[in-house]
Amino acid sequence: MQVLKDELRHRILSEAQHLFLQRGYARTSLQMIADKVNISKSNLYHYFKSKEELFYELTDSAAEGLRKLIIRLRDKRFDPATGQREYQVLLTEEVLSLMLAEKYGLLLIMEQSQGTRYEALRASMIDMLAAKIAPLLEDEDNSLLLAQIMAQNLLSGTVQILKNRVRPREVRTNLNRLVEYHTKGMDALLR
Amino acid sequence: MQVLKDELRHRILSEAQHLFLQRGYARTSLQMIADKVNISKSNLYHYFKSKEELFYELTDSAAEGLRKLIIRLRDKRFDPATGQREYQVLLTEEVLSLMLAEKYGLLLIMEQSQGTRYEALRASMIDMLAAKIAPLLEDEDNSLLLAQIMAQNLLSGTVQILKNRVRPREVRTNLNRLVEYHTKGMDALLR
Amino acid sequence: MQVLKDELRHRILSEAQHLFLQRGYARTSLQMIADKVNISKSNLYHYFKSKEELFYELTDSAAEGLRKLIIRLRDKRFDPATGQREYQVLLTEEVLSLMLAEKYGLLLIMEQSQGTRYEALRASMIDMLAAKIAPLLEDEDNSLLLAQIMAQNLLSGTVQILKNRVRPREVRTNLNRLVEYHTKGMDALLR
Amino acid sequence: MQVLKDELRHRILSEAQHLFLQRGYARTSLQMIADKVNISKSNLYHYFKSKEELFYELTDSAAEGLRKLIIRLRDKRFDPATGQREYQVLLTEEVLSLMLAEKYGLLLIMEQSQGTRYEALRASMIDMLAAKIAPLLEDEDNSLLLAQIMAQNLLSGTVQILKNRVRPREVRTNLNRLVEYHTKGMDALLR
DNA sequence: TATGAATGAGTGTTCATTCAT
DNA sequence: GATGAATGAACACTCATTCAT
Repeated sequence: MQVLKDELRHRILSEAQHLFLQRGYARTSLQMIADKVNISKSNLYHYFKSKEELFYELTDSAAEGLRKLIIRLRDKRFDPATGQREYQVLLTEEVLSLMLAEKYGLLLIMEQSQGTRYEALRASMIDMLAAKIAPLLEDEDNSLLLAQIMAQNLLSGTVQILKNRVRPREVRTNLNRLVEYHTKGMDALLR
Repeated sequence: MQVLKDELRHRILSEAQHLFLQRGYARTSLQMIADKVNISKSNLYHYFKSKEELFYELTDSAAEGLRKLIIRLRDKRFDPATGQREYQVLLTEEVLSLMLAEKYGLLLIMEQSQGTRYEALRASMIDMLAAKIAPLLEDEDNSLLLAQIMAQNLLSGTVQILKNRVRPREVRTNLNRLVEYHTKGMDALLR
Repeated sequence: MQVLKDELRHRILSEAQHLFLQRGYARTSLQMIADKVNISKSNLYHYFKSKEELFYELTDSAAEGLRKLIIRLRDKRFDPATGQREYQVLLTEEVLSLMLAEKYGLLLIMEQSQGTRYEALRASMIDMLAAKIAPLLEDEDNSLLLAQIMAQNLLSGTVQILKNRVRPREVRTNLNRLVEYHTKGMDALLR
Repeated sequence: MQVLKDELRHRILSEAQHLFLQRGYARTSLQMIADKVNISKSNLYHYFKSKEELFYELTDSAAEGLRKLIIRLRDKRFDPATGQREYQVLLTEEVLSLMLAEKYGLLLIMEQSQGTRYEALRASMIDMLAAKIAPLLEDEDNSLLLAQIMAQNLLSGTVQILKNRVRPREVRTNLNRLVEYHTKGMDALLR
């Protein structure tokens, strides 16, 4: 029974994931999920205590990984000029492993979490990254803005790569190229 | 009386704009707008014939400008190596004037138009840009993906600059730096 | 001013009449009427204290005429066999003059009064007529039903003629034929 | 449970039928129906997916029967002088069985379907009948009008009989008498 | 475990009516 | 006399959630 229950639980999670990814949290109704799984709407409540909980089940561990990554990133020096190698390893390897492990959770958080507790996470991720990048730019009024843009670009580029269904090898390659792209771009703005 | 009506009309537009920008079209209810303006929900219908019309009032002219810009961009050559100057002028000057004139309309279209007739406009803008960029990259499997990422970055960077309230001068400077950033980044990926 | 006021009043009545005739009472909104007359919706309330009053203004005198006719009909003997001549004169001449005088009022009452105090008038007219006709039929269970049908047919035939825009002469002719039709039909059911 | 659901479903249909018959489709609200059945308005949507669907559940099969009857009537000759026997059988027997099977559905379609897809069915039924009758009348200006009246009378007489709760035997008798009434009446107008 | 039944709060929208000027 | 502004009640419909079995 436990097996059956678990299996159904996973099917619910799986179908919910698809729908949330396609339509977003708010525009996906429990009825749609129930229909996909071919169970009754009310039965969903035996597995998840609310629509939000169901969403968090799909995203909590990714969110946790994200928070840890954020903390690690905060502590590391981040200097594309001197520590570029380390930075690149950090960004490719650490991010890569999170991405591979939490692909869909990350996508949900980053793109489809409007209406949930994670809707601000993307923004705060960007803010953190921007805070890292800003000091590297010339100290002027708009360095924060440009840092913000770079952070966002980095993030949304990563998400874009994530969306593209490819083998880990290719993900790594693309991620490397993305980082290269951005570091070179950044270099152009730095004297 | 006309003055009063106009003033209220503007207040409605203004509050609706805020809410749409914060929460998106779908998740903003007429009740919320009415409450902010402190009028009855039904009174909104004296000023706008539907929720959609209210949104379009805030976005139509920006959408029109966007469409014209897309057409002009399609016709121009886009080669960062040789025609970089022309491209940069086009991207900074033309985009700039649209951005300055239609700031919030563009933001709404680009970020909060889900559920309206403009919800696909951002994606088609990105596709068009990507189609311009892709041929410049080496012909390999992932060039389309990378082009897509660059296009998106370019666009969201622009939007980001837009969000930042600054004087036209600074917008121009930032836009230029953004373009420089991306062209240099792109160069790094090209042999 | 009084003249102007009267003229506008008549224009309102006229446009309301058209709309009520076309669409019925319930499906005609005050906005539609105001638009046709080219005045504001609220101005209607200076001429008529409610939508219902406006309708009654268009129908009261027809309703009054109808009531009087009903009373006169009640008192007259109604025997197609012997008093056919008298009956026919009554039905053609009296009904005719009411019809000619109150054409649109009668049409409104008979066909478009749902939602007003006259919505039952058509039914009670039919009942009265049926009460006249029933005794002439054989005394059996269904004579009331047949009388009801005849009454209704007589009435709706009359309304149909009324709808047809023709000169009084033709109305009289058609009315006569209708009566002939029904008396002959009735004869067939009587010994 | 299924029993309960079915029972409630029937109660909803029954109360809706009563209200639709009394007030018509447009003037009957879901709230009225819910109140009569003593359930919440939203619960109605567990049984019928819209107000229209609820109405069609009460009328679809009658409408289907009506359409088939119309087709059969179109093909038959309709000549009261010579083919009266056949015509009478058709009108009494075929109409009779439809009437007995679809009493309330027919009433709804014929009298209370404004605002639904069946609102034109009565008029087209009358037109069809009138087109049958008109050629039999003398060729003059008003023959179409008279034919229209006869068709309408025939139809509303039938509906009237339908409204009267009686045994099939009596319905047949009444229908026969109605037909006799109209054919004799018509004869009087034909030279 | 599973479900059908049920609901309350909320959605955008319409409309007759009232009010202030 | 005329109008624009405003509103409350009602409309059909949706949805997350609860309850009884």
